[in-house]
Amino acid sequence: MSQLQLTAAGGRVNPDAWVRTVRSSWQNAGHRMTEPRTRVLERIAGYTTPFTAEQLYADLQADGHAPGRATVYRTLEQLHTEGWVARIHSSGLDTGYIASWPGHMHHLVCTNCGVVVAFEGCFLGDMMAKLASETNFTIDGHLLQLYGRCIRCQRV
Amino acid sequence: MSQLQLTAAGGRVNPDAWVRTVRSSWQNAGHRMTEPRTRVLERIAGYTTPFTAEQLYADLQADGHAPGRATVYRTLEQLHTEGWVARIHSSGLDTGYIASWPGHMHHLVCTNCGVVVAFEGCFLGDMMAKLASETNFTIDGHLLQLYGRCIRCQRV
DNA sequence: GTCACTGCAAAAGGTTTGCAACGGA
DNA sequence: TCCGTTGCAAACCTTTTGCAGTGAC
Repeated sequence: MSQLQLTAAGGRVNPDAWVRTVRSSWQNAGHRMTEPRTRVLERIAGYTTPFTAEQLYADLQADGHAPGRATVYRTLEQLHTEGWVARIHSSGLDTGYIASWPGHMHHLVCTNCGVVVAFEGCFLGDMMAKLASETNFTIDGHLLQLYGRCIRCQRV
Repeated sequence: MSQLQLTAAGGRVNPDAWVRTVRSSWQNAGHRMTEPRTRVLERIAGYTTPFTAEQLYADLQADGHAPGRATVYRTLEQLHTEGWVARIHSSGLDTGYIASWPGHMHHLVCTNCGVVVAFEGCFLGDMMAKLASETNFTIDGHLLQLYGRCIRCQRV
């Protein structure tokens, strides 16, 4: 059974650390770190709740000097592919994105205010073994997202 | 810890039973059972792998006498709202729908051929309790989907 | 200097909506 | 008969694409 572990800062990505890490990771991967991409990164790091591509573009426009729509979409897709943003399939909210870390990551979403807590590790090992033997599948990935209410929204 | 349990027929929905159950459920709910809806239901019951709304519409057209696009979308949405079809967020495949049963249901998807096995029950109880106490969230729902290869696709 | 990246504008999809006609219960 | 449902076509919204120009390394 693996450990359950919140990421630093109570499950929220640290904006500066995230931007810094993505930048260096991209440069190591041979991608170019351009102005428009930097603006997209910094905007994404600022969200505490899931955002859509269109909302990201609109917010960048509001900031002034927005990258083109295509750049926003292309950057977002690349970030998602490499695991730097996770897709959130919330029942109530529109499905959106949130800054994250690559690897085995899950999310707990407040269905009232949208706040997201990321955590690593889950207790699915036993279940997957049992399922695999009953279905004759080999299991090699999973999507797990939890929904509830954060402490602030429980009062409402 | 709850039981892990495949639904009847190895996790696959029985087409006839599913259509029959949806029909009566809808009529009990005061909805009208029309010809176009029947065609949509029967087509959905025939899929063994996830389908998109547009694909469903195209297949109905190929069958001849297709309901209008709007009817297909509206029916599909209603089925999803009431839990009769589940959304599948597969990593490789396009996200799609699959016939299901309302309630607490999870899906195991073959990432090669798309075959879906549904199962009830999961081992998330402990984890949710721990997470809830660490984050001060109340947790009241979750999305769990597993990905792997069915026995047939393991050989490929 | 190269070639990845950008931005525009157009195209492509997918989904929703308004509204008059239709048809289950 | 009544009112939920349908179908069409247009509107809408999001995402993708082509391509000439730009700028990071």
